[in-house]
Amino acid sequence: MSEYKRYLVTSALPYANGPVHIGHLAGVYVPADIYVRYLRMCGKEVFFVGGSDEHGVPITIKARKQGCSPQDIVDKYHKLIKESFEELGISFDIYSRTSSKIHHKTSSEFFEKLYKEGKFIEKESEQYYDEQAHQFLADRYIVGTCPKCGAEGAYGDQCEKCGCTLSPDELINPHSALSGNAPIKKKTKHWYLPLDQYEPWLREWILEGHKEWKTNVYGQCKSWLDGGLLPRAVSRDLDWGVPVPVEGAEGKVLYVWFDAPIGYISNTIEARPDDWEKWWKSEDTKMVHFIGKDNIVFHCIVFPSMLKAYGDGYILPDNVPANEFLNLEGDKISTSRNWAVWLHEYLREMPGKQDMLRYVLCANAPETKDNDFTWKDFQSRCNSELVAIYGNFVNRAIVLTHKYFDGKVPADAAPDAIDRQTLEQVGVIKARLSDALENYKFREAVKEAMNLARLGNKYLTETEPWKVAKSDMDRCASILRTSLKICVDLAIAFAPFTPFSTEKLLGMLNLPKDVLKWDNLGNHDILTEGHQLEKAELLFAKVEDDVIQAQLDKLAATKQANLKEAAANAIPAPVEPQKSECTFEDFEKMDIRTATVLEAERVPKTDKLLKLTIDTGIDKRVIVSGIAQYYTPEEMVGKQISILANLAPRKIRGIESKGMILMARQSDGKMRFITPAERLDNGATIG
RNA sequence: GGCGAGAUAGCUCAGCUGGUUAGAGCGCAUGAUUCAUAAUCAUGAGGUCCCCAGUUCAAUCCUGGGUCUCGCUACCA
Repeated sequence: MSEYKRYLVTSALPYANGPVHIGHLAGVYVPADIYVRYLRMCGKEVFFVGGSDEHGVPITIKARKQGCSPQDIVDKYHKLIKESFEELGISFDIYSRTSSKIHHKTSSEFFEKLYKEGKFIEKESEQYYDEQAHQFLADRYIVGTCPKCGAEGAYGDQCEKCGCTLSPDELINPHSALSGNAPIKKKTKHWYLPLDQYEPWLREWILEGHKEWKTNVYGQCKSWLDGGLLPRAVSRDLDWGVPVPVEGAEGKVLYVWFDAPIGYISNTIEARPDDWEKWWKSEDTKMVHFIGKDNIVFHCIVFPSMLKAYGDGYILPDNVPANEFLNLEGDKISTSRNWAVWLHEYLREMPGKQDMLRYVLCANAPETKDNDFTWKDFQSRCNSELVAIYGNFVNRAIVLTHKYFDGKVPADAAPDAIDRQTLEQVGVIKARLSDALENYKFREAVKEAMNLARLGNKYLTETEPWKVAKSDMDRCASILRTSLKICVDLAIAFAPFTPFSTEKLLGMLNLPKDVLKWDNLGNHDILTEGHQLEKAELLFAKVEDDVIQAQLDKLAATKQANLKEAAANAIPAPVEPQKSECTFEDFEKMDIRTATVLEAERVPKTDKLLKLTIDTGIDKRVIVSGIAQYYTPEEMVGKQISILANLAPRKIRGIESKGMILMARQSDGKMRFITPAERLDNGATIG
């Protein structure tokens, strides 16, 4: 790590439409903070960037729902997030926001330079448009009934009730979230970053140059690159965000995934207006992105391509140690289901326990696979590790020193081999600890720190100073001196993980903060003879059962509430409202007939499509239908069904589909085809 | 459907470029100890390394197939 002069560490910008929860912390902020605290203790020049991501469609929707402006929403959550990070001791050098003036200027200029240099391609496409609101509609702005679970208010990209991904065309009764009208399709122009042009370079840079990246990160990148990259839109039709700085682009803003990573740059500029460039444009700066696994493609493919396109000396990340996800009590953490431990609530309900959360989230961080957070495990780790091993050892050493030496650091009056051997172990642990931290193995690192406390407990048990004190005060002095040395080591070793406790411990040891240098870990000359210790107090308070029970009850209540809500939504089984009137002529246009399925097969590489060969009475033809989730090919063969015969043909997945199978769809998503009550000739007209 | 990651002790997780007895912490059992927040220390019990087939002298690890979980992504007139 010596080749780099300074470290630029970024942590994913939390989205300012809600508070931060333990999943965010375990995946991103706790590891990032441990890393930077360690680097700073090593005397490295470090800049740790954070900030809120405040643009994008979901924020505008939330604002609309609550009847306030998007700015109100982001102001609220930015403040909440920023303050709770601070209280947890996440030591950002800056925590700013993408609605800042500086960010608008920076990202706008970034876009403009790429635009002027012809790095984008312009494309027209058809998007949904609300004629009344005079606005294009993002997928999120199209609302309807989920075809799968029947929930009202599903978005055009996703149903939040059942979590399935959707497209606007799938929604039952789609309507604009703005006016409530059915949207129409309209042409619009957007700018695309041609990622395909960067593919060979990305391939070389990641697949050849960064084989050391975590397997999940490397694998995900390889998957994208092997699949072939496509140009990616970097603008959107929206009125909230950074306006596209191009003439004729009124009503268009930068796509949130284009502007958010530039936020790392903007925030650096905000904090270091004079020397920000040395952080972003020097080869001797090491940049590390801490993110969750859902962000890999943006930080490994898109953002590097943007920086590469911009040129001008911008450096690329040296590593992107993305974590997997944290579950809560066996279930996926979910904002919409309120299934989470929210940081601001934790801080309020468990005051003074910041380090416990930091410790547990680090010790059980989802570094290689999704992990589970349970309150019982939280309690167990706090009580049997932090309290019983670390806290207890410190307490033993300091209490004994007060008891036998009035709290003054005794002389090393009668040293023994075991003292030396024990202290030598500190060096071994330190080496392993440093190595783990430098390789982003924080879970292993915190375990090594705890081993230091185990070492201390074992030493005390073996040397038994409380017995020795009865016969040999000199020897007792040496034992306690050695124990106190280990206490100093513990304060240093745990500083990146549990900074609040380290501060408390330093207070007990009556030492200034500047001993917190990594070099001092294993430097056993810090405590001098006669140095007066402060009174011992408990480093960690035990986590009692009732506190844990309260949290479990809270989650149980959430689960109950969710069930109730689901039941409430399910019972009314809303029926589609009647469509607007149509004329007999309209109806006459439709050629609806009976037909029989001759052959049926799955369309390869799709989930929902069946390719059906049918006998319409008129001819034999192929219809592709999205019913594979409701019928198997075997079930379809031989069945008589109803079809719309004169629907304009359309190619689906390369197969020409001539007509449509008529399906009855219930509001809970259940679908069945329509069969005449008794078998008729094929081609019988329906009407 | 495609791709990526994962499945190892009662629980939470490490590990293995293939090589006698597969690891840690917690929990459990037994013993020691009483300076300490009933904390600590020692010892021990606990495993079909998801399933099936193959390669190999040898497979938890490699190959193929399957099951389950998570993520990315496609399609669905």
